[in-house]
Amino acid sequence: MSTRKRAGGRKRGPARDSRGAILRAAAIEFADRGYDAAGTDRIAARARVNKAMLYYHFGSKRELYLEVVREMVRTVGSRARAIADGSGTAEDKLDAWVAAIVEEAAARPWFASIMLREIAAGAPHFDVNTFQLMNDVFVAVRDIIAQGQRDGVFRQVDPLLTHLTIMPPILIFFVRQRVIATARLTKDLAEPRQVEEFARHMQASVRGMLRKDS
Amino acid sequence: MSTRKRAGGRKRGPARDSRGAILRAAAIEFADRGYDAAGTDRIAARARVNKAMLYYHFGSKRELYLEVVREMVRTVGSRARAIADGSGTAEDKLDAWVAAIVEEAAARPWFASIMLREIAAGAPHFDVNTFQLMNDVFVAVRDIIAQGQRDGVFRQVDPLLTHLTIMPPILIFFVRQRVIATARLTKDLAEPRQVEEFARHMQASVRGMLRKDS
DNA sequence: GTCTATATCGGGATAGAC
DNA sequence: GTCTATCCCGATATAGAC
Repeated sequence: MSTRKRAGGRKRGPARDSRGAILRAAAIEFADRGYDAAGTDRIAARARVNKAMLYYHFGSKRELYLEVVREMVRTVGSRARAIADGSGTAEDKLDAWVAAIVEEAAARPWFASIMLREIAAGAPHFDVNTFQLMNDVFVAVRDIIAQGQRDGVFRQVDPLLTHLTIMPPILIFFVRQRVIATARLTKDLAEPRQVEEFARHMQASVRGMLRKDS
Repeated sequence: MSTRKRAGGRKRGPARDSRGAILRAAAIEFADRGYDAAGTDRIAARARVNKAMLYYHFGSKRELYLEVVREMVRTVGSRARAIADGSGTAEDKLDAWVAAIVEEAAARPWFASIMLREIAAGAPHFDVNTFQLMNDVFVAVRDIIAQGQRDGVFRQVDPLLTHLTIMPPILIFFVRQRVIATARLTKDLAEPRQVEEFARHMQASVRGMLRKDS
């Protein structure tokens, strides 16, 4: 009886969510130090759990890492899909997409850091499943761009290059607050107002990128 | 007599450029594995030099790393400055700037990887000197944008956010070939023709971003 | 499921000969 | 300037008791 907890239905659900605590602690540690430098010791300590628990639940550092990453990418992919399948003009959908990704990144301080570190490294820790989830995100964005081109409001841009022009600045923006801390600068770009301003900047930039000249 | 070699004038110039060999090997290793995972052992081996030589010349892993980074940032900063100070319209200067940074990144396979990894990590290994060099790059770009705004051809964008919208896609583009290798996809985006196509894409995107509506 | 203790290994840095 | 040999710490992972 004492082992029932979550309807989600992992094997049988841990007694009092040590698994979730480990996942949350891991997200922070991986974001702070990167995969290699992240310590299972520190993750366990932060989760107020013993290190052996980590291996009991996840089997390896890498599996734990992938669990953290998949949750992020799945969430972002769902939102992208929903926006692409919704109603409205392609321009409005891209606005919504930019707002959504900014929102998700702002809600998870580890998001941008982990994704950017992984991509910069050549994604050596991802598995096929994770690549598939990332591709789902791209496909949704591609669908929106295709709609805009069908409707004659977007230029004939390459969808992949365009995707690769929208995402990186957003990730970098959120990672920059840490750079600012390191460089001991004063301005903190991640203040809520600054985040909003950035979102508007990106929306306007994307519109400008895709709008036809004539 | 035998110790004279380079007019550049390091302390007294190494006998037969072990220093340069270490720098080149280090750039590759740091790009491949990241700062933490990079091995002084492997750097020394690749440079066909003993590991102790590395410490003799640079004193520490970090100093070696900074030497590699500074060379890159200095070069890019010089080009940005030259373009900003040159003649021509602001739009042409931004085209030239995009072309220049793409060119430098293409010429140094380690460039994008090292910069992106460092920024994603919050630039924990940089020193004030390096931050200054990075700021020089931004200031040059800001000058170009200011010119365009004075001339009434650019929107009233935030120069910093704009800089942070131009650079990241370029860095990500060059890092992506490694992701592609990991994911075992077929297309290699870094083929020379693809690089040219990307440069044109970025130039068009930046023009669109900054052009006034009316 | 949760803990302590430990096996094991890689890698940064240095000593010291030549 | 260049080498060999080594110190030493931190980190993944596991054994095994409760």
